[in-house]
Amino acid sequence: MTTAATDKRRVILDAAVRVFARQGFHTCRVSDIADEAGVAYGLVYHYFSSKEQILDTLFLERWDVMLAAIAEADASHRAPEEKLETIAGFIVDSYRHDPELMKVIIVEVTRAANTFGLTHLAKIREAYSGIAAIVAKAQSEGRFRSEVTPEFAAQAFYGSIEQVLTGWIFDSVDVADAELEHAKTMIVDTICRGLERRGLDPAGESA
Amino acid sequence: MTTAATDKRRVILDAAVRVFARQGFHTCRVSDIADEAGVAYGLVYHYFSSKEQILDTLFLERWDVMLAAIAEADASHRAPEEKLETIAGFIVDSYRHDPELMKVIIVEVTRAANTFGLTHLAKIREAYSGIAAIVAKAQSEGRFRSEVTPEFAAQAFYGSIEQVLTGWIFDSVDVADAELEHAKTMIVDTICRGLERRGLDPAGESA
DNA sequence: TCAAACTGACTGACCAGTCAATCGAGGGGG
DNA sequence: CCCCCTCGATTGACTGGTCAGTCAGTTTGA
Repeated sequence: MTTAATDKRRVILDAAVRVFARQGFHTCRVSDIADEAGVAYGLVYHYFSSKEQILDTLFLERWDVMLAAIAEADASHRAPEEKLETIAGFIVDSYRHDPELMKVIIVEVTRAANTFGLTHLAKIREAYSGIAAIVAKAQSEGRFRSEVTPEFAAQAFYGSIEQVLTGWIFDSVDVADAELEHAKTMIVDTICRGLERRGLDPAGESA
Repeated sequence: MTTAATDKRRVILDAAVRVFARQGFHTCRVSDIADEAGVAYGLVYHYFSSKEQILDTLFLERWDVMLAAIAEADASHRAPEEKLETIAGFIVDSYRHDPELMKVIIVEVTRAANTFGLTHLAKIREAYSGIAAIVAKAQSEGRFRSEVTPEFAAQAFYGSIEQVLTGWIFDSVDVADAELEHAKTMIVDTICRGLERRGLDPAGESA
């Protein structure tokens, strides 16, 4: 039956997340993944053509969901601050839901300028452009000031979030839910204030 | 003479920067470094005890300079915005001066949450704390608002810069000097606006 | 003459990916 | 109802290649 087969594939992927998170992509052995999955070494190669393709799959699975979230936020007819809040929320919630997967994506793909990152450069940039598009629209509507280029704003926004996540990743302790929520607010608050035109105080929400 | 010896050590370190930047730490061979330096394989082990120790040395050399720059900025009696501008300037200038070294430090150390990054976690955090201290002082003086924790502010600030650098690192093209300067201004401008209390417009400098 | 700088062939360990063999579920024929 | 066949799922020993680090020697310069 296809279900059982699909399950094993999934089991391997989930095991890979744990192993990559724990030991790092370059440092771990394929046999570690097989052991973690409780599966024979060879089976890994039945479902994936290489160690790299496993990381590939994990990254694309998640990143495509994020691109969809960004596109959806952009398409909505809400204030730019709210759009950015949705995106920040999505990323923070991704961390809450599966911190190990986020660790792998950030450490092994997003930030790996050599080897692996290059393969997915286009995908990663798609996310920046999506965010930049939201900023550009806000600028043309006069809500955000124009001294800052949308591309830069997108990088500052995404970079802040990724850095905060990285901080959590480095800490070995779990992060409390309240802290996750607070971080989300602080990120959006700080960056939006930095981007907004002065004399414009849209909602007056101060946490 | 010690000079010649020191020179070869330096030659190896400089070659390592180029090789790590081009191929990545995990992917390159020690023989690549020796070849790039125009030196016999064994000589690398005459000066360094392992491949890792080379990366180690490169990171610490540069990071200690940065920590000094942060401490100096903090100690100066200038406005917090100017302190942060000094730091952002230092980092951007580090990139201008040696993009390959910055690539190596960012990609292989700062962002490598596993293996290597852990070794230097304390050093890396020292930088965040230094920045956080500047923010905390600005808050207690009433210049920055207190809703944002200094630790978060430091991460947002540093994360924005690192992300912009990463963008340059990924682009293969050289970045124009004007763009470097503009980026510096945008980073400091955006983040400081995000952190300042409203109704306070210290210098009115808009680029 | 001595020590430090320097050389590069060699070794031992490691590991990604292969492959021949086994298992087991479904189905068709007797 | 049972047996056997087929084919995908599964197994894990094995191979071929790679490379970090060693070491016994050679050169250099004071």
